[in-house]
Amino acid sequence: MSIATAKDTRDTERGSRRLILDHAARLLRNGGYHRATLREIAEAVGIRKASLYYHFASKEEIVEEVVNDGVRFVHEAVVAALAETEGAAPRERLEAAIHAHLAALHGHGDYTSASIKVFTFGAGPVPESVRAVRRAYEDVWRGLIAELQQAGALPAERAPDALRNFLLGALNGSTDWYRPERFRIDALAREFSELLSPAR
Amino acid sequence: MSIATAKDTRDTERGSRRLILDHAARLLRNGGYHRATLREIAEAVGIRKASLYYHFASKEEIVEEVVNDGVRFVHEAVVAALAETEGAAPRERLEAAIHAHLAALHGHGDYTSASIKVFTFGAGPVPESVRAVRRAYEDVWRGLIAELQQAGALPAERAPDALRNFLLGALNGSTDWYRPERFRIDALAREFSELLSPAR
DNA sequence: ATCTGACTACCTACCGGACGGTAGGTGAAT
DNA sequence: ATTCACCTACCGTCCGGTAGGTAGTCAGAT
Repeated sequence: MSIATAKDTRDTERGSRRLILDHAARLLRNGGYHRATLREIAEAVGIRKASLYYHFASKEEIVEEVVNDGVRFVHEAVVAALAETEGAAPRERLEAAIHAHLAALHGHGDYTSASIKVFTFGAGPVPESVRAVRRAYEDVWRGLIAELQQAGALPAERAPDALRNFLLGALNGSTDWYRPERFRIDALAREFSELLSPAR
Repeated sequence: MSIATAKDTRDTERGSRRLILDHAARLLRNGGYHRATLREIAEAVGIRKASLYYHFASKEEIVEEVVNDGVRFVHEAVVAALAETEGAAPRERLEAAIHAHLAALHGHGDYTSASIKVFTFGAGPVPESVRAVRRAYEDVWRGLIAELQQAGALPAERAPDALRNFLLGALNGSTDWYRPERFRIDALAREFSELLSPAR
């Protein structure tokens, strides 16, 4: 551990960054871009508002990082689920992907749900990085849907774009009604996947 | 013209209210509760901000009316579509209801899409009237889904609550991706209804 | 062993502007 | 004379962001 001291410094730095992002994610999830204020975030972290500017250049930079983190987390979870079920029955892969998406959405702090709530930024357009990260994740589903249609697990005569928008909209909409005490994620994943791709 | 003048006055009054609500709906749709400001609304209407308080008691009152109008409009559209297809094949009724929902969502000014965007109010809880209007509309779908499951047009083994949340989430999510030049509502309604209830 | 200077991770104090809302006035119509 | 449908002017509060200071850490020079 020769680099220990350097690492400690950077860990501390990252610790503060992470703490700020954690609270920002929670506030963004609960109120969206315009309701989440730097004052609230700073107060939750336990520092003064101006100190946020030591770690970030602007509010938008904080939001951007939260949103991208959230999407990337779901992305990686779904990719991992698909890798684990490689070669399995198509319906199983669909269920695994839906399960991974829902689990990431409702299990990863508030990042992922914040990233859904905050699809509109304050001033000007959505940053390019956010659009890119989103698109990359959508591509995973584009690929999966094509695969499932080819395998006959999803009806080939359905328009893939409509299918993807429909499914992702339904899954992301769960942030509005999902309550852990009322639903179980594995049960929901099974419900949804069998609805789209019934066992015959 | 004794009645006519009185009518004119009331028409004018309603005209102003309606104009305010129209612009409020547009701004709420585009930015949600916290981004839509009374100054912007007033400026769009062409009056001073303080004059809004002649017609409404508070910002929340304006938002409440927009949101309820929006939900009620979809509600009535779907109920009408179901009345028109009474006795028809279950799959046809499902498609008619989905079509009515989508058409109302993307065709009725900005009220309905605003009501989806604004599910969180500024301070305190969502007004009771809003919750009631929402619940009433959900009940329409509760009834339709029960009917379709009984008729075998939707799989009876799917949990009705999950089914309803899934479908309404998918339909409402269309506000994020629907563009009139890229999709046709009747095509989407057919896609979605056949996806859930395929012709065999 | 001690001083120095850079760097880190905050702080206090303040800025101009926008927010929702209020007070009180005004001209036209009834 | 009263009511309607607006107006101007203003309130206190909060917004994101900036300026500039400071205690603590630590490497390297003296």
